[in-house]
Amino acid sequence: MARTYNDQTEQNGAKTLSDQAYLQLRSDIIHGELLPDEKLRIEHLRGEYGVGASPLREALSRLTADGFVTAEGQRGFRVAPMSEEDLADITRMRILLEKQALSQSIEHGDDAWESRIVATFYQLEKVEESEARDPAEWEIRNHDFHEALIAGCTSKWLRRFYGILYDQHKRYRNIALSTEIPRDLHQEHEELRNAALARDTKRACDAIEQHIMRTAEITLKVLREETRREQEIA
Amino acid sequence: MARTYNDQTEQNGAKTLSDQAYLQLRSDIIHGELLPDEKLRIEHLRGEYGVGASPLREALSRLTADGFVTAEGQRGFRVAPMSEEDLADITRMRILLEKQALSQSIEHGDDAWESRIVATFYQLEKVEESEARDPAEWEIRNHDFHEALIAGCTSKWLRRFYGILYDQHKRYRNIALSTEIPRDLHQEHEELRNAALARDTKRACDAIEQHIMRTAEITLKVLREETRREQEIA
DNA sequence: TGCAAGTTTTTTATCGATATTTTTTGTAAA
DNA sequence: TTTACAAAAAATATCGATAAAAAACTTGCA
Repeated sequence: MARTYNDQTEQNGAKTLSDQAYLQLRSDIIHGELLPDEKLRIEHLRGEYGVGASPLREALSRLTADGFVTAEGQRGFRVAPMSEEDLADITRMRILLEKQALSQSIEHGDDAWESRIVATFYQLEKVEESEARDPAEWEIRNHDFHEALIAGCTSKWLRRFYGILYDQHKRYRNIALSTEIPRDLHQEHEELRNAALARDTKRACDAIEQHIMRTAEITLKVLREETRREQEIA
Repeated sequence: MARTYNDQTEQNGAKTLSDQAYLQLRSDIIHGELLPDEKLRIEHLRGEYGVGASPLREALSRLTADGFVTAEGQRGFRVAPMSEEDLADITRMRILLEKQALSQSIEHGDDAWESRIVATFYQLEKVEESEARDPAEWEIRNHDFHEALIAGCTSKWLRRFYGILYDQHKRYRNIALSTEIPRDLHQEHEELRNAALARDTKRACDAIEQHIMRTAEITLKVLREETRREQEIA
């Protein structure tokens, strides 16, 4: 009986309360529910997330190692800050790692790898072309497509670091999501797909670099506007 | 009074018991005191490290995010396994990141950066030439030299990832430390120093790649021997 | 008013206790 | 013997309580 209750309440692959708290906090930070520099008071979070102090502290410890949260001595936890420099840093690193992952992927990818790229691209295409663009839907499809591209990469560490950077970047992208995406994303994705399927490493790397750079530029622009607006208020 | 006691017992910058446990566990894993795949029982560790369950669990959570510990759903923690594939993976990634960090460093490094390279190289040289090579001393000097080389790199994320990989690699290097280092490390380090000071990015990157590759090759050889020996026993 | 020392309140970090889950051990049937 | 099952033991994950630290708030004095 208790098992049934647990099965219903646990989300994703969260087997412990600590995992649940970790995933929820992570998601809330990425999606801007928890704002940069915001103080994360254990007592407050307890009520918010419905778990005790121990699992919360464990979750926050992990998020600290991931760079989503900062922890200072006896002064508790905060949501990690955001800055233009950090975005530039993440962008540069993401380009480096995603190019590497893509190269390895093109080298080792088999038929299943190709199929997955075709399939995820098609799904992404559908969302991009639809009138009512659901940002959440697009986010998932976009992630699936990028994952498919680097699925042939066998490096555990490259995947780990890339995953962290993707989500870090996603946090920046999310705060800039309000503005409509003006550029022709579809064309960029198509070029990426074709280059990968043609096993043209150089072309694919150039495409991914351009793609990440443009996304980052737009995000940076929105971030600057928001920063300016905040300063005007203060 | 209590403060004085704390000041004496706390090591490094560890402001909390959790930090202490984190640093000690990390060090013990890197230095092989805790063996790969070894079960980390909270109750046992409590006695060993003299802290309660909560700080230990927090420390283990962080180490999990760092990749030094694995955690499985209601089944506790283990020291992360070691394998030839993992070593190869770490090596490849380290080359990628250290080359990048070195490039940025050569580009942005100032006079202080140059001075630090010269100084740390000199200290490393001293240890390498001395008759009684203290591995612990060498380890520190080697780390200082490599840190100095990439000190000009401004990327927070690059430093973070590089730091993790350096320590992961160090774990592999430590288990292979018993064997005497036969190659001419000094020459490799000198080439590295000269190339960096000459601001020759290409040459420095080649040097660092060779350097890391050779270290990894020797480590791999010892790791293979140990694996074989273990299998013979079993 | 401005500042500084002392006091209260809040918050954090940690411990001990408990319920739940996993592993081990023991026992009987195939 | 081996296998299957049940009971016991061990270990984990979690909670509530407490001690220690930091922040906020007085209050006294120049």
